[in-house]
Amino acid sequence: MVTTLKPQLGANPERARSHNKQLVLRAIRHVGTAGRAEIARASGLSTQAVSNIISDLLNEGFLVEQGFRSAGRGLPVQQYAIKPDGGYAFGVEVRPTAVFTALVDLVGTPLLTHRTPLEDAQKDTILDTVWAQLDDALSKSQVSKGSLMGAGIVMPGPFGDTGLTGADSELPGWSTGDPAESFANRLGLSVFVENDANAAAMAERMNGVARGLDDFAYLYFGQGLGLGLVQNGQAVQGAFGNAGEIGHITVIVEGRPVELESATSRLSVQAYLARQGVTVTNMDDLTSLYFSANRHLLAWLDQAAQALSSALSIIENLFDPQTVILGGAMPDDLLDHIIARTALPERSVSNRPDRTHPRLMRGTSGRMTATLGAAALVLHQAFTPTIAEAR
Amino acid sequence: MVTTLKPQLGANPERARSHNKQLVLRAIRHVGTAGRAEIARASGLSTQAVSNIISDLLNEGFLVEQGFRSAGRGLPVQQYAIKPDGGYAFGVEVRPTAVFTALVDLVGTPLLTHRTPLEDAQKDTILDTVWAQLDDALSKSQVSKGSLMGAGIVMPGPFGDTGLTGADSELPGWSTGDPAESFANRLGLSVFVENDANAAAMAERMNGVARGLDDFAYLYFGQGLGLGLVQNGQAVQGAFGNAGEIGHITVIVEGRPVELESATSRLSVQAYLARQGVTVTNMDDLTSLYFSANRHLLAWLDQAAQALSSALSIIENLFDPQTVILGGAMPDDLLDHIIARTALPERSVSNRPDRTHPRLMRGTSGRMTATLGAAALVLHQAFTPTIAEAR
DNA sequence: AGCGTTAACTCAACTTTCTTGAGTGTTCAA
DNA sequence: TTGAACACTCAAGAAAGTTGAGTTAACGCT
Repeated sequence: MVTTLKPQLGANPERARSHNKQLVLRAIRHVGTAGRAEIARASGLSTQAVSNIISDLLNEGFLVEQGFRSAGRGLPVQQYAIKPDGGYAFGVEVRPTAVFTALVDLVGTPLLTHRTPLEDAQKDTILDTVWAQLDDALSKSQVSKGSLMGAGIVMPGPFGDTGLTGADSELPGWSTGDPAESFANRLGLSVFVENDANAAAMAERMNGVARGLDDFAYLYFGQGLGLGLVQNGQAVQGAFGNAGEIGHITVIVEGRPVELESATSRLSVQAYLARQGVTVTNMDDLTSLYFSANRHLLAWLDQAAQALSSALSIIENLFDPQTVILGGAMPDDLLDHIIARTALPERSVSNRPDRTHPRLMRGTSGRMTATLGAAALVLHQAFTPTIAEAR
Repeated sequence: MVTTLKPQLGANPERARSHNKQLVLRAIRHVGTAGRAEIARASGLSTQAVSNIISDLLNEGFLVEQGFRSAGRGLPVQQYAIKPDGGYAFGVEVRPTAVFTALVDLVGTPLLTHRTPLEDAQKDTILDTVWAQLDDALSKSQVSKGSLMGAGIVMPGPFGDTGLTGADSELPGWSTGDPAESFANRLGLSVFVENDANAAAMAERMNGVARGLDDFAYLYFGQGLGLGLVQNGQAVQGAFGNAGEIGHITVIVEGRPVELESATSRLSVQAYLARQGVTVTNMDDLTSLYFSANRHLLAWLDQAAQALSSALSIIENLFDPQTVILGGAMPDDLLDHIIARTALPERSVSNRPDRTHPRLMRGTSGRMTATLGAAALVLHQAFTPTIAEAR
């Protein structure tokens, strides 16, 4: 049995500089705007080193000066902030019937988003579509390809041939070869591939309710139900990239064991309502039903909350997160309703009196959540020090 | 809401060297014995840099030369290996009724182990006992305190005031203040605190069946049942150090939901057998019962295997590990029996045809597993590069 | 209003560590 | 026998960080 040692970077001056640059960017990003001495204290570097690095970053266009701020005694502090147009990231979400794309700037603001229906879900069709959308987005937004820092791709898992293969969310033609490599070659960009839940989680950490959190979980309502896990600031991918397949575990609803995904997911609510003779085709339908207090929908929400309570117990006790976020392709109002109705398990390590965050909170919702999350993967990478990088 | 940025080290020449030293040690440890060019390739450093670092490490007594080996063309390669007496680690496991201690050398070989009964479980009693045992171990083994690299402490969780507080495994007096700090001050050593399952997992990774694995899970049979998670080579602790409390989740046994820990743990088997009028006080009793094919024990094993199958489904789907290891304070034969009887869930991301490791395997068992694991925490730290350290 | 204290920042010299390229010695294979 | 392959060392050079002295600006006490 051969195990290979994960290549880990030895430090040399050049890599140290790159590492420190990202450390500085990360420190500035965390507080929005900062002065040099402040950054030096946060990073354990000398002010001189930080000065040199900042001068580099200014030249490279990643930072802007934000004027002086006098805080107490001493010289007024020149403030620096991330320059929004210092770089861009392309986010892609691949679905069997459509491709969603988004172009976001360095601080995470989307410049444009797009949905492209797919004729078929063949690998080449998808690659061509994404390429065309990238081209289109760049020309429409007047962004040069050189300032694109990479592309994040969200694809339905699980990856490879597993016991869950055969699920309906699958795409043909991707089981062989590394999807990241295919996209990287086709697009000529660095590519990061993740599942929808992890991407949404990273987006939430970059710009949403999980800002500054290093350990949290994200329950993503997609076609099924996915779990995004952030441990120590990094998305947990598992050994083969399939971590977070929470939809297939068994939970107890009304005393009976059911598959979690069959109780809480977009397919689940559609199927449930269909059995009651109610047809919904999109999220707006759901919202209308909700505001008309449709009793079938309310019943579904109740059983979903029950299932979620079981899932919450498992997530909390296994990962001890700072919080669990609920989000994804489900209307805000429904998410809020579910959150209000979900019983917070008493027998949980998360049931502590000194909490600073709610145990369950709502994240970004809507159809583009995962797509913007895909772009966030690129930004996250740009702000993460590289020496001894986690992965 | 204030979130503090985790202090992360900026790279400077000194830290770079320390980082690279640990990288070199880690590379050598991984293959047992290695030459300089080989290490250079593995680390991305120049051979010159590796030469310099190795010369340092030789002087500091961490490495020994292992003679030349000619492998194909070129100069015969001077081989280097970790010097066992280059450093030592002290492992401590704290239980309400006893303290277990072990002194191990740099390659993980235990020099001596000891069990000290506790008069009471007061904090000071424990600190004094550990201190006395450390002193005793050092003098008996003729190891100088200077070559002690630190102490690993295993304590029963959960830490802090949580929804699981009130469980019987608890120690009084530790809820206030950082246990690691208390031990560090009392012992005058670097201290690493972990739960039993994570410690056992790290031991397995250093010297056991998980050698070279970076993503795996460890189910630890202790008083209760704990889950150790290794993600990307690091133990997952969760936001508040309480990750892995798997014992309190609900699983299905014979169609009925039960708390996992009540179906599989040392307390569980004792209670089960007691209900049948069979008394067991230690692991040898269990082994005898097993070899006399006691039908009550066999029945318990069967329901434990059922519970474990549910747990396995959850662990695999949430975490996608390379393997799941079963170990702890339970006899080998019983663990093997359980493993043989545990149904491997079909609907699992781990159910893949291209596996290199079994889905479920037995790890180190016995009463000292966690104690040696505690010592392994120190060794792990010594072989882990420090810049941008995960935690 | 004056002046010492505090703090941020720059400049220049110095230090550490890594890399590069030339050179040496050993082994294998044509 | 000779040349290619490989491991390693030596010496020079480059990159990046640190240190300490000096400058500037604001605060706050007298």
